[in-house]
Amino acid sequence: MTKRLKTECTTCSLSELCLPLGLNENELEQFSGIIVEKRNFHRGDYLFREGQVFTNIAAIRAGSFKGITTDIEGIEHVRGFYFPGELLGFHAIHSQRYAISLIALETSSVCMIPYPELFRLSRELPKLQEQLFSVMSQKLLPQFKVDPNNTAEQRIARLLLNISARFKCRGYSATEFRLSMSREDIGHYLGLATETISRIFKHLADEGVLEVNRRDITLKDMRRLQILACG
Amino acid sequence: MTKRLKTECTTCSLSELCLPLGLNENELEQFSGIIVEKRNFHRGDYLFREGQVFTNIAAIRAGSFKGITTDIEGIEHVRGFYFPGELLGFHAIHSQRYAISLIALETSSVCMIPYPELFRLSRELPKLQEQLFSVMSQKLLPQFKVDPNNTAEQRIARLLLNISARFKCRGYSATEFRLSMSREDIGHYLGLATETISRIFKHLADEGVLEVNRRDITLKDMRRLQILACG
DNA sequence: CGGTTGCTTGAGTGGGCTCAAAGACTGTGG
DNA sequence: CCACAGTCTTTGAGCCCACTCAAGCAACCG
Repeated sequence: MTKRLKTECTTCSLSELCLPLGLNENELEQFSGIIVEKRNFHRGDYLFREGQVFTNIAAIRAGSFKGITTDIEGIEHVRGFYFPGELLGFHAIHSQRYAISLIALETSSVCMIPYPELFRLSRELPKLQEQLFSVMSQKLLPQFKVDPNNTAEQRIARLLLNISARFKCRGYSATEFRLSMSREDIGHYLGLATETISRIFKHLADEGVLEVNRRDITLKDMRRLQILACG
Repeated sequence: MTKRLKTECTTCSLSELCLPLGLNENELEQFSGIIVEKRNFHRGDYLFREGQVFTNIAAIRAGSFKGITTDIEGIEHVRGFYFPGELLGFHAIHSQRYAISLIALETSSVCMIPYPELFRLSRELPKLQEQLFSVMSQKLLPQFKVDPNNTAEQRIARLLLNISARFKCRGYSATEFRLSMSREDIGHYLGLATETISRIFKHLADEGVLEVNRRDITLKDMRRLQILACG
């Protein structure tokens, strides 16, 4: 499933979204030295599992993942969707175990950063320590919050805008994209039935706000979508 | 509103829940040296405001706070309730501005820890750096998540159990406590109408799960409450 | 092809909301 | 000590959004 390669942060188009932000050339090389690239995650593969011992911070290079937890009754809860440039695993530093499982939604690749070495290096490179605090701090304000007061339409509009914005800042189209997750995943994430997702997509398409063909989405009227998102 | 005092972490009963965890006597003294105690927050006083420039991490010594954000339409959203021993403000390291407002729910006191000095000291004391990473990491798994799939009763049962557990680990009673927040705050937090909170409390009291007299709660049957929380 | 999985559509139900009003507690000033 | 206003909480009636259950449809794949 995995292949180890020398990773070159210097040539990575995502380095500005990632931990190397702010490091000079020499520091970047030291940082590059500790990371390992793993390739070839396919749909359904686990990046790590809930309960597994914490070893690495993971940085998504390509593809996408969903984060899930499984409750006492064995019901799967979708906690989030993750895209290139996003860092995963910081939540496990305290308990030394991952609290969520991460599952590839499509063919994906990831940089694995061994935490002990990251921690050691952060003591040597003040810039890296600063960036670590900054990145963790950023993660404390959830970029997307499912608000139970919002209607189904508002939740879906907000999710689409959120995903659109995240694609945009990675250099992809903000208006045309393929959703790598199923209607069921979206439903579990937003706290809605899959039927409701379908109905709202159809309704938004009827209103001319977007076009939808199974997982392919084209946003036609961002303005309206933003208005719908607010309510 | 505030009074500055020399603070003594060595004699603080909450130091095991707080940043000094793991520091030796000498390190603890250095840490104590950078913090400032502010007193006399009264109900409705702001600890800090959304948008305000980030200066301090705050540690609650006594009392309680609610965290709120205000959306574009001026509607207040309750983001959480905070109790003694809890650390607030880490989310602002990245943006250098607080993203939530914190409002005292009752007479409260707080230790203010200037971030620049905390950051500097963490470079000198590896144990402190480790504890900072650990504390921030811990905050990344929300201790309480409002799940829109849960019914009103489940949400309320879960909140009561969460508050009970937090009181317990601070040495207070797990079964008898006063809720410092209003029904409206609870409603906003859980995504329920205040009327629903009232009705569910009454229902739980009728069933013998708890006793409720306005803000005073006595949990009579924790087992049942746990069952109700799961559904 | 048939089997499997994921998506869409329809009909009926119910939990929690809204609207409305009454009741309980708190603080203030006479 | 009481009267009064203001705030918070409780209770009731009716309604609507999203759920559940059920079935049909579309895509994918051996």
